[in-house]
This record gives sequence, structure tokens and C-alpha cells, in this order.
Amino acid sequence: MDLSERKLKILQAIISDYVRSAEPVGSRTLSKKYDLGISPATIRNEMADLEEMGYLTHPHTSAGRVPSDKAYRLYVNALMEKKELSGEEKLVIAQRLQGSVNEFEKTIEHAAAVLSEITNLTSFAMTPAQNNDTLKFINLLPVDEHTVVLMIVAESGKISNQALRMKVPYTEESLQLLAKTMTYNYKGKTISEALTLNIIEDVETDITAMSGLAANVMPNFMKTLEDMLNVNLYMEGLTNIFDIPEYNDLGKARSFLNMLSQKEDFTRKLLEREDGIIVTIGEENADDIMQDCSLITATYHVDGKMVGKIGVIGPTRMQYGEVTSIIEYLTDNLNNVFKLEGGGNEDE
Amino acid sequence: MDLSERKLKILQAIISDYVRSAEPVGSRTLSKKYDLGISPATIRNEMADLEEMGYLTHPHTSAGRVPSDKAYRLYVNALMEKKELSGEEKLVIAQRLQGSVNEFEKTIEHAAAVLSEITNLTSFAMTPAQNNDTLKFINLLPVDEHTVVLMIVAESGKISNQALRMKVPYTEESLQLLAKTMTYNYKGKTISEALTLNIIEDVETDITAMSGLAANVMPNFMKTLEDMLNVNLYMEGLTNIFDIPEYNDLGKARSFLNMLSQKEDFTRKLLEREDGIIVTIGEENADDIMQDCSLITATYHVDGKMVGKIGVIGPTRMQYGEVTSIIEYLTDNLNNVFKLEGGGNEDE
DNA sequence: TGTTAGCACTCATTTTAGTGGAGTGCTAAT
DNA sequence: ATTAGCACTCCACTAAAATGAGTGCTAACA
Repeated sequence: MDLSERKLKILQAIISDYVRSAEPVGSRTLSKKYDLGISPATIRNEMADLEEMGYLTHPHTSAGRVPSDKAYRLYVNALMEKKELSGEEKLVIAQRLQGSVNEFEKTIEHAAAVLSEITNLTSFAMTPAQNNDTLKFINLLPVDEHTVVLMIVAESGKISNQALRMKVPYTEESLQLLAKTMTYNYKGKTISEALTLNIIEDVETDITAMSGLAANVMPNFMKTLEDMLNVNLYMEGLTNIFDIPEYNDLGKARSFLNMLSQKEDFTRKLLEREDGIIVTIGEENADDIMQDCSLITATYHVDGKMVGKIGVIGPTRMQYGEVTSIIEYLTDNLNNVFKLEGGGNEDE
Repeated sequence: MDLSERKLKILQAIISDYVRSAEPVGSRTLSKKYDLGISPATIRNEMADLEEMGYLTHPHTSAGRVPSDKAYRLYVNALMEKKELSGEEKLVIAQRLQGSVNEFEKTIEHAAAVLSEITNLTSFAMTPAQNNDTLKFINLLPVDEHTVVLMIVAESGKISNQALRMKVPYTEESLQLLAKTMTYNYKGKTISEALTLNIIEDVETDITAMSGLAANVMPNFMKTLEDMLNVNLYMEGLTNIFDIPEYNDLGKARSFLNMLSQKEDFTRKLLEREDGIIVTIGEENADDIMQDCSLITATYHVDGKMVGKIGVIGPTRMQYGEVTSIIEYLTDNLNNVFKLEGGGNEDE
């Protein structure tokens, strides 16, 4: 059986009504509210066909129809229309991202916040995985007698540092020498590569005099590297799920929130997703707990290079058109902010 | 009317039973489970007295008694007993805090996590407000042609930095000069003091040659200071709320989670609280939404000085004795960790 | 042949009524 | 002062009945 023009129209009407109301939609309602020019009876016949084809389901015999995941998929692929954001929305987005220029993490956090506010869904934003970022140089700065600051600078401009308490006395020269040696060895390596590389023996044989120093510094160096690799995940609008009828049930709400509070797991899931705007609907999500959620993620870029993810999670019954438009607009904005300003300081 | 020995015993029994079961407790149950040596009828008389005195309430005529906030207050002040933690609990706490030595923020986060795990409540931990922390020195490090790293080191050992994109060319000498001037001006000042102090004119008149440089650096310096002042709030075990019968209601659970997701507000509330272990019960909390919550906070110290807060929030029906003991043990441990090691690196 | 009106049927939801039981408060006896 | 006994209250639970939205089918219609 083929999807006639009329069937598509009906399907679209059902989806848009259901997305709004969260109630199964019946033939009578449909014929009254949308002028399809056909009677409820005819609609019923078409709906029966659509159900047979897997686009609709029936909670029970005497209820209206509900779109299936397959219907949403069709909708997203073919039926849905991009929606131009309102001036106000654009303004809000621009302002929120503007206000926090210069503070990378804050900008990402604000992006998540504004996304959640506009969509009324739960949103999240992940800071870039610095996998491809390479090290630029390493510095060791004396602070006082037994404190030294370890500073690691990456090509991307990202900087990490850590105060080290020294167990052995040190001289400024030996510090500089060690820093140089480390820079020499690690420069150009990605963080992950650096993590697998152990130069401590080399250093120690090279310069036996500083073996104590290196033993003191290296473990902390490794830890800091790990830290740099770590992505941060921000979430906003967690309590928005309470507004969603589908989650008007303690058990469901609970497992939803539970899943999201497993940040590591969730981050991993996000990392696995392809780039660009990706929509996964209900059962398309591998995860059990997400069987009746849809996940929309998008990729943003920093300085043209790679990147972080941002998106929303909500019930499959979601305003796909609006939400994807918003996310698209938002990532465009993020890309711009991070391209032009990339850690610069042109304000004030 | 006075609180006789017997009334106290009965009250204690009611509280301990209710804390466990969350069900109103009746006279019969009480006389059966706790051997008070008196009959249900006598207990009923005493309960009537206790109710008149405001220690008990009645959900409805034919239900058992429930302790009032006043009863919990009495319990916390006079009746409750400290509980020695089990060896296992101590071990878990020690391990979790140990594993993250060196990473201040991580340690705080872990402390919150372990607290929530052991108590099965929602926990939170605030990093210290660095109000009293004074600046030690400021450094400007050349990275490349148009990038400079601004590094601020505080007495406490806390370090902040930021990459600056320079709009004007600079020399290494001018950088060092500016850094020295800044250090000279800001050293010994607290962060809040530093924020109110504008040295830009001084610098510019002092050394006209570097005016462009200073104008480039100072705004970012201020921003970074603000950042250092910011406290961070970690929360764990948010979904534990669902295990609590009192919150077996979407509306309540929602407003609870909502309140906690207003992190700024919540942080402010925490900052207002006195130091030491503070318990506020139900209506003692100013906040509307917290009328049926109890909040327990404690203060931990870094290097003997100031201070963060850590604690739990849960229903008024809470195991006050156990929880305060745990928090006390935990803060003792935190104090130790931060005293002995203060950013040190003695692991591995 | 596609469309529509009519009607019996289904089934979740809501309403109503009924019952059980935990617990109290009072009274009278000990 | 304590306790046993008993009537009374009121929530919690269950079963039964009413409601009503919506379907599927059949037969009439254009």
C-alpha cells in the first residue's frame, strides 16, 4: 500500500494534534478541527490503513490514534518544516551568549540554559573533547620554597594548571630544565598520546640529578592531562519533564532523572553520536530507558575545528520542527561566537 | 504541664518509630513494640497531653500520632544520640576522599557524593568562598605573538588563569613590568578588595609606554578575580527524593527539585547559615518550599582557615542522630585532608 | 467505487456505594 | 493513677455502576 497524498495529510494532522495535546486523536476531532474535506468515517478508514502500515497505534480499542515512532521518523524526514525563530527568541539567544564571551565554559552553560528555556525541554551541552588538541608547551613556575605551579598549554589555547607541593628541595634551574625536557618530549602530541607516553625513565637517565624532581612532577602532570581530556556536561531544565504528561508518573520521572544524573554514561552516549544535527526517536535509541524519549543533538565548532555537542531530550511527542530550528540557530551562533572571539578580550 | 520522664520516653519511641516507618504511630503498636510497661490506654492519655503541648499532631481523628517540628527540635537538642559510624562507612569515606587528593574541587564533589550514598538523602557541598583569601602574585606569560596567559596566584594556593588575545603587540619586558606592577599593587589584598581597586590610571601614568597593554589586560584580570570569588555548588543524590514517602507526589517532588536547581538561590541560603553543624527543621526554615524539609549543614576548613559548607537536605522525618554523626565525621576528615595536604602531591 | 451515516460494541475513566480496620476518646472499674 | 471495654470516626480499599469517547462494520448513497 502506498502513502497517498491524503494519508500524509491525515498523518500530519494527527501528529500535530497529538504533539500539542498529548491525547490520542479521534476521527471526529480530526474532521472538525482540520478541514480535510472528508467525513470522520472516511478518516477512520484511512487511519485503519495507516495503522496497518505501522504509522499509528491504538492504546486500546476505543481510544483515538497515536503516532508511532515510525510516523515521527517520517515526519522528521519528510513532513516537518523548519520554523523561523521569532525576533524575541533570536534576541534572547544572542544576549545570553554575548554576556559570557571570554568564558568558554560559561558560554556553553548559558547555551544549554537558553535552549532549555526556549524549548521547555531538558537540555544539555558538552564542552569539546580535546582529543585532537596537541600540547604546545609545559611550564614549571616556582611559587615558594615548597610549592611549584605546573602549567600545561595546548595548541587550542586551553590551559590547565596545578599547584604541586614539592617533597624535595628544588632550584629554579632544575625546574626550567625539567620543563624544557617535558616540552621537548610532549610538544605536538595529542593529550591521549601524551597519556600513553612515559618519559620518566628517559628524563632520569638523561639528567640523574633531577630524578627526585621528575618523580615528584610527573604523576601530577599525568593527572592534569587526564583532567584536560575530560569533557564537562552541563544540564538545564531537568524539572521540565514534570510538565510532560508522559512523565506524570513517579516511576518514569524517576528513571528519567536517574539516567541523566549518570553523567558519565550520558556523556559517553553523546560522544558516540555522529556530527551534525541528529535526531533519534524512541526505539531508535539503544538505551532501554530512552525508549520513549527523543534525543536531538547538534555539533558546534570552536575556531572552525572540532567540537562539542549540544541538544535536548524529551518525549517522542516533541515539536521536532521548532526544536531543530532552534538548535540549528543556536549552534550557528555558538560557532560564530567561538570563531570570532576564541578566548579573546574585545569587550569593555 | 511538664515533660515527665515517661512522656519523654514515649515521645522518643514515637519519633524513632515514625522516622523508620513514615506511618503515624498508634498507642497499641507503641506498647507492643517498645516495652514501656504501660498499657495503650495510658499511652493514649500521655499522647493527648503531648499533643496539647504541641509535640504531636494528628493527621485525622482515627490515625496515630506524628511528631511535630517542635518534637524533632527537642529530639535534636536533647534526646538524640550520636552514633559511631561502622568500620565500613569510615572506610568508604576515607577512600573516596583519598582518591581525589590534589584536586580540590573533585574532593569536594566526592565528599558530597559519599555523603549522599551513606545517608540516602540529597547532599550538597559548597567550595569555600575565598573572601579572605589574599593575592600572592600575578604573572603574565607570553604564549605566542598575540596570546598571553594571565595567571593569578592566591595565598591559599588557589590559582586561576586565562588566555588573553592581545590586540596590540607586546614585548616580554613590558609584560614582566606590568605583572610586577600589578603584583606590587595587589599583593596582600583580598579578592574583594582587589575588585574595588582600580590601578589602571596609576599604571598608565607610571609607565605611559604600556598603556595599551594594561588596558588590554586589566578588564580580564577583573573578570578572572570575579571568577575566583565564585563558589561552586555540587549536588548529589537528587533522585533519592523519590524514595521518600513524603515526596511520593509529583507536585512535591517537583517543587523540591525545582528549588534545588536554583543553585544561586540555594547557595545564598547556605552562605547565610552560621558555621558549625546547624540543623534547621521544617518551619524553622524561612523558605516556603522547605517547610517540610530539614536542612543540616556543617562547615569545613581549608588549611585551618575559611571555609566551605557541606550538608544534606531531606524530609523532617530524618535520622538526625545518624546523619549528624556522619556529617561530623566527614567534615573532620575533610579538614584533615585539606590541612595536611593542601594541594600537595604525596600519592603514588 | 469511493464516501458517508448509522449503530452496536469496546474499554478506560469516573462516580458511587460499601466494607474493613486502625486508632481514638470516653467511661467505668480496678 | 491505670486499665479494660466500647462506641465512634474516618481513611483506604474494593466492587459495581455509570459515562463517554471512539472504533469497526454495514448498508445506503452519489
